[in-house]
Amino acid sequence: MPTTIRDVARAAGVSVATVSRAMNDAGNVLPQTKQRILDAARVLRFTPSGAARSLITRRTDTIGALLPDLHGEYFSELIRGMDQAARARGLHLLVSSSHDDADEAAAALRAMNGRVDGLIVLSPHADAEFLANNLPNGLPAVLVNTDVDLPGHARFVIDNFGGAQAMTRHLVAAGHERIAFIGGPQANHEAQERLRGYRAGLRTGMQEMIFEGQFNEESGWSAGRRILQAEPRPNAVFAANDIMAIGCLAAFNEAGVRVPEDIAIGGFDDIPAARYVAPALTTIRVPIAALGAAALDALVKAIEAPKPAAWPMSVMPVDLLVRSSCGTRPAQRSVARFPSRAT
Amino acid sequence: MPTTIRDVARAAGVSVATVSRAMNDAGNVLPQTKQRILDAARVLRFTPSGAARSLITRRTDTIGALLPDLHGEYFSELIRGMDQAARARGLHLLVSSSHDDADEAAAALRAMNGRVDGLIVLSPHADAEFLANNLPNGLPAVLVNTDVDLPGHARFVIDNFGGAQAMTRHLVAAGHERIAFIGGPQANHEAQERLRGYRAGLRTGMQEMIFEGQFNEESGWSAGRRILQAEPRPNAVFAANDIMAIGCLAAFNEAGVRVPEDIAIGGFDDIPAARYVAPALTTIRVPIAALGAAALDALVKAIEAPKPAAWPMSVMPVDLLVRSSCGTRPAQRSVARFPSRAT
DNA sequence: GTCCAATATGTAAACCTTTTCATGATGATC
DNA sequence: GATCATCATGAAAAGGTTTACATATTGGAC
Repeated sequence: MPTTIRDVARAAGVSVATVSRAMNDAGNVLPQTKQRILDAARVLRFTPSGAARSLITRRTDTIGALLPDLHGEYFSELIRGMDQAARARGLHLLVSSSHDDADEAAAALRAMNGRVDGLIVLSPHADAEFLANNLPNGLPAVLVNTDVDLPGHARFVIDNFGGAQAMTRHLVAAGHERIAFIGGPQANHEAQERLRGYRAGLRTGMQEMIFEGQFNEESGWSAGRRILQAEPRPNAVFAANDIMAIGCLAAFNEAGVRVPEDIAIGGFDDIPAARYVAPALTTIRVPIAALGAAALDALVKAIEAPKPAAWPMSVMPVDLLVRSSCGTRPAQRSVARFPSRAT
Repeated sequence: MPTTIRDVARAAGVSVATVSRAMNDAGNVLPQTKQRILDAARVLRFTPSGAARSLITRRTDTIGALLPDLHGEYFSELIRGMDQAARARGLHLLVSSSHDDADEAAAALRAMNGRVDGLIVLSPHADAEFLANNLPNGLPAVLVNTDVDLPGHARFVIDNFGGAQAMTRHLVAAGHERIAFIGGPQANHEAQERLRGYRAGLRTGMQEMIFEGQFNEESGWSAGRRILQAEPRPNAVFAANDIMAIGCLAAFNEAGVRVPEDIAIGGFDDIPAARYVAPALTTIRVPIAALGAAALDALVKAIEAPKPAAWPMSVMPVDLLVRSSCGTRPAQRSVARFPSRAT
């Protein structure tokens, strides 16, 4: 029994059309009439039903985001970026996260239809076939961090390959001979790209040493233990993301192995915690928030201009961020300096 | 021009009513008819419009969350908790964040009407009058971390007072004579409660030493600088949240002041980074995700059973988490041990 | 005084779905 | 073979808003 536009119309002694015009500053409404309507609306605590409104206007002013089950910091940064861009345009954000399962992701995707003006899809399960089948018909969408190339949809990816290659080369240049790699989940596209970058960054003749990981702290820790037992022991570790690097660092600390003196470590992502660990983590900075914002901006463009000529793929560049954990800078046993500069 | 139920009906040679029944497994539909309909729906990539559907069913299966401009980690934890609880019930989450401004928050609140089944409001600007004026009529809502007591709405708060008191007492018990407090924004209710707890935790006769802060890293850092210049210098600092404690720690590190040997530090919130700084931060663990989940659960109850007898206020208990930064444990210059136990 | 333009307001259709009620068909029961 | 219950399907209303179109009013211009 929420208040409807009818109630307001009755209270103000006008038709619903006039109420609608008064509330939306549209058309011609006599000032005194308008005032009467606005007063009535306030007294009755009337707020128009979003459902009814978007049914007729075909606009929801809402952007949907389909997210996988993300590790905390990455997730929050991405949302922050999208939220910021959305807010600048007066849009809302409908998030649907934690979809590790394809069926569930499909259901979420379908549930979005008619509730959002466009979709940002960031799901490792979203292969081309899945999207072709489940993307609601005619709903603009932008794909993030995926290798599927779906005609009609813009795409944003991180330069995972380039970043991983840069990190590996940096470790090589620092003189490390045996560089281990802690990988991510097999099926994950980003993990694959980072692995490819690692391989490309090794000098010819160098042996690749790959340890399995799951992009979480615990798997980084256990990979760290296995690395310490490896024979010959690696003298540098490149973890495919920061949180695994941090887990690995913990394993080394517990074992009394010094970083970077005994073994160097590099990560990927530049999550906030990377600055805080001791030694501070050398990593690849990924503009996650910027990625979210850029995806949202592109989506808004797609919504406004249904069919531009090209549907480009944008590669977001990444930066190598050298801190103390890789041994090419004086070790610095403290949290990062403040104000925090780019290092 | 998205596909509608009419298109499917035409393609399958039935009425829209039958299509609706077939799609929702409701009523009686001949198996072969149903199959024909489902096939047609798949071919046409039909997904029902959420707007139209919720207009008639009066359900959106969506929970709205009005959030202030939160510091990253707190924000992400809260969303995570709400999302988890929402997902368990097949609900979506419409987040509207970054509302530092009352007008903006009001607009967001109104925009939610008809798009959500209920509202979780977590806004420092939401005083009683504001809510009474802007909460859409008849929309269930749950208030989080606020002191306003709005009849008809359940409320969840963190035990800010108790936690701050416990931390202060811990520092007192550790033998620190001069305990400084870095506060949060004046208008923030949580900041006020933590200040109150600090005062209550001091031993009678102890002088309170209050430094201003803004709940962000930079203000913690500058408060740290001011603390070092204070005469006499405090021998312990209690920052009203972790991120300020971390900023303060950085200031001390830069100045060559050792923690905890020269000065002890305690924080509040237990954000992930608290484990990673060196020395690891003694803090108050706040069940943020649990808070979000509990609020959502209560909201769902309120939606299902419109008018129960009581609208309780639930106080979420907090825990003192002693790590190395306060000097009552052997300093441990490493990241936290793994697997991460409660310490 | 008539006619017209401009302005304010009302009527009703449209958006897309679910759901109630009605209708028609089928098969069982006596 | 008539009567009924059961079942599948269709027609139409309802939900709350916006908007195209129609109507009523006003004030000028002639």
